[in-house]
Amino acid sequence: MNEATVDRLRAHGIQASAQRVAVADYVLFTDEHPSAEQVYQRVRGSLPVLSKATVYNTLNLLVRTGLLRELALAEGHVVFDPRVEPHHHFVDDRTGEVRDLPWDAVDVGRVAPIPGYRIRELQVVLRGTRDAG
Amino acid sequence: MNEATVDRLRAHGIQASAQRVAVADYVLFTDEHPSAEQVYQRVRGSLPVLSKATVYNTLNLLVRTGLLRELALAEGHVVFDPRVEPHHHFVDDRTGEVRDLPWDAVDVGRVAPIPGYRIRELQVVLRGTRDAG
DNA sequence: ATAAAAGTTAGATAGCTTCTAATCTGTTGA
DNA sequence: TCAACAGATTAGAAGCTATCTAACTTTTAT
Repeated sequence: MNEATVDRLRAHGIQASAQRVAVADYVLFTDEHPSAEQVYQRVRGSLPVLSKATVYNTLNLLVRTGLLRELALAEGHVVFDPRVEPHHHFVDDRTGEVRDLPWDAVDVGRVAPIPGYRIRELQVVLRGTRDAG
Repeated sequence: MNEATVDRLRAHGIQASAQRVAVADYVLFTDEHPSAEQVYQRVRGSLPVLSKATVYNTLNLLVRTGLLRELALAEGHVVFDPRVEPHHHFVDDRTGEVRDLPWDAVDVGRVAPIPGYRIRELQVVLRGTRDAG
């Protein structure tokens, strides 16, 4: 039971149950971009008393409170990313694996305004494959 | 039965059955970014003899032959886009609605190479909401 | 015309996410 | 401390989306 995680949850008005702390301890510190299923498998290793419903509830709770981001980049499954500050993503065409790219990895210049809409965020999505070498 | 669509399918080695032409007539010309379910509902209006399996088969076939693109931008459902040339997308946070943005709507400058990976494509994803006005 | 290949169908199946109702846990105030 | 209430968790059911299957129909080629 990580005290820092407990404090962080409490600071966001989240009651720090054992299950929530276990989920948060993993998903807020990983760089694996896990799916809900992956979170369930991983966390169950350290806390066997855990249901899938709780995993989904907790993930959605963390997303609602802004501690976690939900990404729909690869077809077919949603993954989670604890880096909520602006950054870009690279998606492996073959494996679907997602990698974070720092904000300054891409120079984005002028963005044309879209009449009638307000832009909240921008990200660049790169797709490709692992090199031969 | 649109003759141009028939020719286009044949030119890509696709046998032009009534069902496939009906699906293609809609999905290759729409700017609605429909989901598979939406395609099914729409096309069934003009061709009632149509099963969902055929819709999925045909959509996947069109994607495989490069006539259509599959987009995973909003959580929860995949949509299709007949514009296969490079362009960007705007996603409405509230409705999930997707809009195409022309390639030159955003100036993308330098892109840092990713060691060990080859970049195949790049797109900018903008998110926001409809304006008050 | 006929046989082989390809396409379509309804229904079954599989995977992911949410919902439900019951149970359990934590918190609060006397 | 302890009762009572709110909140959290659970297993299983249910809802969706997408794919698979096996039978049937259509098309193509001979």
